[in-house]
Amino acid sequence: MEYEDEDRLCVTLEEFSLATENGSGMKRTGRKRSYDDDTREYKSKNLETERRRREKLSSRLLMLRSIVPIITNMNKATIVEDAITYIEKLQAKVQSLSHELHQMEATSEDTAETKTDEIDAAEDMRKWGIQEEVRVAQIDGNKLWVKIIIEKKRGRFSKLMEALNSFGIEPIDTNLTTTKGAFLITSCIQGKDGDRLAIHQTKNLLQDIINEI
Amino acid sequence: MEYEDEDRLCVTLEEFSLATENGSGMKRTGRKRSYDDDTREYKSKNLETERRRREKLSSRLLMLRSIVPIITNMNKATIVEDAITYIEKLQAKVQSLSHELHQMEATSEDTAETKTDEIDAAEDMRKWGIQEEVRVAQIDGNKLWVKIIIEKKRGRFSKLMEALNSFGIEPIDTNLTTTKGAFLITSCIQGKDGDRLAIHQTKNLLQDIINEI
DNA sequence: TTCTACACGTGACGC
DNA sequence: TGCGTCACGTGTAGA
Repeated sequence: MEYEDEDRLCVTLEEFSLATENGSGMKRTGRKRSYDDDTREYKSKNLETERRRREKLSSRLLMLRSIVPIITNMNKATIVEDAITYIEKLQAKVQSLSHELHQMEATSEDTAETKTDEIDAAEDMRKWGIQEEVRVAQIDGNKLWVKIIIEKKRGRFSKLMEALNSFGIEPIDTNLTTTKGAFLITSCIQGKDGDRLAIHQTKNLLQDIINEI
Repeated sequence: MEYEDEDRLCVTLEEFSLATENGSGMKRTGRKRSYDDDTREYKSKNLETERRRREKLSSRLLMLRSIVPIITNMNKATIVEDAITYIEKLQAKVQSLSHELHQMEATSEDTAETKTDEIDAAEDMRKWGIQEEVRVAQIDGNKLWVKIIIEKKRGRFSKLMEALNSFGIEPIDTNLTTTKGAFLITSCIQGKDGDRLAIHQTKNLLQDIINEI
């Protein structure tokens, strides 16, 4: 006789535990298949497959619930619902942040007009024979004098100041003059806490900054 | 193992139809079926409820799939899986953007030393009798002369320049002097494309900017 | 055919 | 008690 042990096993696993828990006794279905006699208990072939599928889905839902911070209910449907709202919130936040960041970066972006301005600026500089220039000299123990001549671009001065600040360089006295398609910037700078600034390193830093803005 | 074979747990579709057909499909119910005679066929009271529940879950899963951009498969499990990865991606992106933005804003952040510097600056200003001041005057048709005296804070000048640029105000000639805990800024400004700047509005704008930086 | 994914109706369990 | 949710095994449709 074929006692379907594996059949009983796979089916019973939870039922058995449940039965053992509540002591309600084993209850099992007789198979009512087209070929079915009273003693015959057989299962469909996809029983295990279906069980795996269910388990998989449940597991994924559990994972989903685990990464969604706000949970209103433990229901499967509500898990998905919360995930949906959370995704929407995340999307909105990403868009907002991205927009904000873009706005922040675009405070001195190049527009088409700016482009033409730049062309005009470069042309002006060439016409007037103005060369870009970065000079750094020592004033006293912890102050440097800086002279910068660069092509005029919109927002470039702002970016330069920002970069200086980010590198811990504090402008004490600064002068900007715009003329003939060029920025002439002279500044007296010092370190963040009065630290001494090395001349050559500062000059290189300035040139790096200028090349990037 | 004691399993009652006579107990019928699974009364499925075909049994149902069978029962409706001939009425003899039901064999007998030993224990679970409290109310079940041979001729009656309906039993599941929660049939419609369960159907709604399933429909709800399926619908939510469909919605979830609709808002997740990358879909590898149409399976329910894969839908949830893709949603999970998408959420993780979104979370990472939010964190990255937030960090980047914070970094960008923190280029001129207040540290403890800065705080004391600010205190010293305010104290200095009070000691020397320097008042904050914003003055705007007309130079010619499209240029304004601006004089600003504000408390010295790290990065404040940079922020001011940035704000001006973001509002389409172009500094032509600018002078910054740091003394006695204060920034003295004088600047000749004009509109982005040579547009005329209204005096009062510009002054209000400047004061708003200063209050925020 | 077999394989895969799904919807179905049902009993069990918790509140 | 009833209502809501779940896992179960099965039939079935598409590839």
